[in-house]
Amino acid sequence: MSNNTVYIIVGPTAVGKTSFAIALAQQLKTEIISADARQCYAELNIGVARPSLEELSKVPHHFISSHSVNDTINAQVFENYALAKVEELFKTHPSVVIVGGAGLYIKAFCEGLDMIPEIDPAIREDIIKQYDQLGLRWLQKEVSVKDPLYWAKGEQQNPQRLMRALEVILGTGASIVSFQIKNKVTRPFNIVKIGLELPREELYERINQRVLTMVENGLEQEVRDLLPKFHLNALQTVGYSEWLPYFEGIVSKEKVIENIQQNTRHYAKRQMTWFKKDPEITWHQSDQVNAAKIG
RNA sequence: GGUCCUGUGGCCGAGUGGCUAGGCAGAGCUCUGCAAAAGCUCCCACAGCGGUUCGAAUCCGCUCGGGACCU
Repeated sequence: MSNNTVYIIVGPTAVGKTSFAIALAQQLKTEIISADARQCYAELNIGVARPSLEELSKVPHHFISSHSVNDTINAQVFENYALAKVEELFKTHPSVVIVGGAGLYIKAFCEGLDMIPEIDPAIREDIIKQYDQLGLRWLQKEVSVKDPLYWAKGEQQNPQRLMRALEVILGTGASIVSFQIKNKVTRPFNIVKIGLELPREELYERINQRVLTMVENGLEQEVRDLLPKFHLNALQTVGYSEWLPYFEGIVSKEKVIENIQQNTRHYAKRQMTWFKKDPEITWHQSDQVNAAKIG
């Protein structure tokens, strides 16, 4: 075990992670790796609340605007990226800051993922196509017949999990369950997890306000420009998908704004549920933390 | 003052005598490759009082609150 340390800052969206991370990185004279599943896409700007250019100029950031919406990004990709980057930074810095709200990405980084062979993308595409046409019933039937092991344990109503199970059994011939050993790896560096929180009402207020600001800053135009990319997973994002019915004349712009605020609140709530159960996190009130005391 | 309509949970909204409507909001939760994703659970209301009835959100009466029209 080295003396190197990764400080991981987590918390719900809009809680104030960015500014705290920058203060901490400056304090530690190091760089920041973002653990955000959307800010890594260069094409997504206003809607993903990326740090401002001014903020980015204060501390070098990684996994920010580093990929294209055409790229396949997932927890595995992040794990590899972040591990490599951390090792690289450790050569010249004793500590690194990771900040983000993607719980699964952070978990993958800290504990690793079980080795599951890569699945031919054609298999996934085919499954998605069939699911779109034939629906959940079909998917449930496929999984129950082809992977009874997963079917017995898995979430039978969750199409995403079912599709994942199906692609693994079709791609490898073995049940996804047989790969899930849930072995936690131990990283060769220290990990310190810091959680930022705010009273629920205050957080929701900040979210509502931030969405309004995004719209003022031209979110609508950004989304219009990305319309040709809407079939990509990267665009399946709060702040983007809500505009479609407005462009089709079905709902008002006010309704779009409300929906974005609503979905962002839901998202924040899910993040809190996720992070709350991690006993390694030390929690701080976002408006009271002091980077100097942490570092 | 009179006539008629109306009153369902935080909001919308179905239900005209017996069975949990439903949706939204809110809360709780799940989580190993789409995670800003996907899914699960909870929230048992019928304005009030009295009556009819084996049984009323549902029928009747009164009171209260909305609304429309008439004078």
